[in-house]
Amino acid sequence: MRRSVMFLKTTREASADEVSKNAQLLGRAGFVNQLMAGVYSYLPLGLRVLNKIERVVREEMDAIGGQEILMPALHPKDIWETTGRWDKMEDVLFKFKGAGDRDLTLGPTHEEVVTPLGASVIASYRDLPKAVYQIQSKFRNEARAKSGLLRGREFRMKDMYSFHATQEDLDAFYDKTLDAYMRVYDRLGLGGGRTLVTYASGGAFTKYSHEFQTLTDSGEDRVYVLGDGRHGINEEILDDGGAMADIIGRHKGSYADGDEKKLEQVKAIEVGNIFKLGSRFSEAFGFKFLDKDGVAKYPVMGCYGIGPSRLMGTIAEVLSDENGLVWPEDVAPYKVNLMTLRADDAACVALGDKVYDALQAAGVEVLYDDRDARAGEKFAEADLIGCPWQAVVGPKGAAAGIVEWKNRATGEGCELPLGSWPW
RNA sequence: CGGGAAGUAGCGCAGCCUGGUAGCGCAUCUGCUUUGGGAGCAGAGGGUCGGAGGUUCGAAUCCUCUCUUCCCGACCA
Repeated sequence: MRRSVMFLKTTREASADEVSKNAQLLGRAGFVNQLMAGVYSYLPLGLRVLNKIERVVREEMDAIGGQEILMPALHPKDIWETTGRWDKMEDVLFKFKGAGDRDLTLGPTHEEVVTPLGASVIASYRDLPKAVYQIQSKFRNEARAKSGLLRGREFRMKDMYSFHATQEDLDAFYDKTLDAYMRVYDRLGLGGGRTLVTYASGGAFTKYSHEFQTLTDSGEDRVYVLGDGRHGINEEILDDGGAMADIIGRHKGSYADGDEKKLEQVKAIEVGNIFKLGSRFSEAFGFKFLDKDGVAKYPVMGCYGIGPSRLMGTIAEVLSDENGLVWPEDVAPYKVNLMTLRADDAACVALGDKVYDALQAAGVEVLYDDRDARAGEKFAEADLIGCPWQAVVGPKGAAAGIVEWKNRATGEGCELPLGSWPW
């Protein structure tokens, strides 16, 4: 993509009342544009990143047997009354009237849709297990949207739902999903101890659920790190003595009274949450299957959520530096940000065009800053946008066919002739 | 939803206290000079001062109401 024709405007200054780093950087760099509190447009650069995050999530869900579907965002009232959540989730439901004065809402989550959907396909133990997922915009009427992409009213979410004949089968799939989630964070640059598997309250059917918490001072959650540095405990269950003994014992081998008070408290962003739902929803909808023994039973379910838009904000928050964004290769909008330094220098332009063509021919995604702009402006913008590699064609090396390369994350550079790449 | 702060050009701000026809920087457009880390000079365009009501001869400025945004808290199956 040539920068000169791109739908993009970067700015030197962030909007005054954007305090959170992800909102400032993503806004300044032209990845997103705010429409109202907690609601954003994704511009070309931002959409590329969002799509790549979703691709990573999709690949990892497919790899464990998840099957992609797409459910409606628009829901009738009755399914929500069936589960009792029309009133219970009052705070977050956007409610309004449709044609014929019918009560409607926008989906903040999809158990109410997926459970009857599962029932339409599953009638026998032979139909189990099944796992379906979707990636979609979700709507929650948060009392206070805040922190840029971290807490919106409209946001992207991958939600997977699994159906099982037995608790053991659910447990096994749940563990598999947990591992898949960790692979997602690794690929997004949030692995290697940056993201903890955290024990949180489990709800009605299990002792715990698991949250995935990325460590950063800008996070709004507080978690306590267990000794292994890979697991944590959510603040909300810290006062549960039984849970403490169980969890700490599980990771340390033993538990002594008061051990939880020695844990280090850190701030983190919740970047995923997985739950065992048991038969709460299958019972609500009267969804049964016939088991081997001919007995009708309720399938047990699990649900697994991860928010691509929040992940995008988290990456911006955690991996950026003072000059701008720093994208991991798997999700960068482009692999290379190529730039010419002099639009009036024929050798520069010619070599820039050649490098651009060669990169594209090699299948490399490249953003080519071909504008008639000053060098400093191009350098600053490239750092702000944060593609993994910068390729500079300037008057110094152009005549000799030399391209200067710089790694955005490490700052390391090298000079290579046309046709050679630094990776 | 409670508390706090702020709304003036696309963005960042001054002006408000002490009422008298709205200004600066960035961005945009034109010209010239520049050209390796967000250039300089000269000129140009762009604003119902968030909205409504009120006080006044006269309101960006004073008063009332309202909307919005951001921050803290509460909330976050």
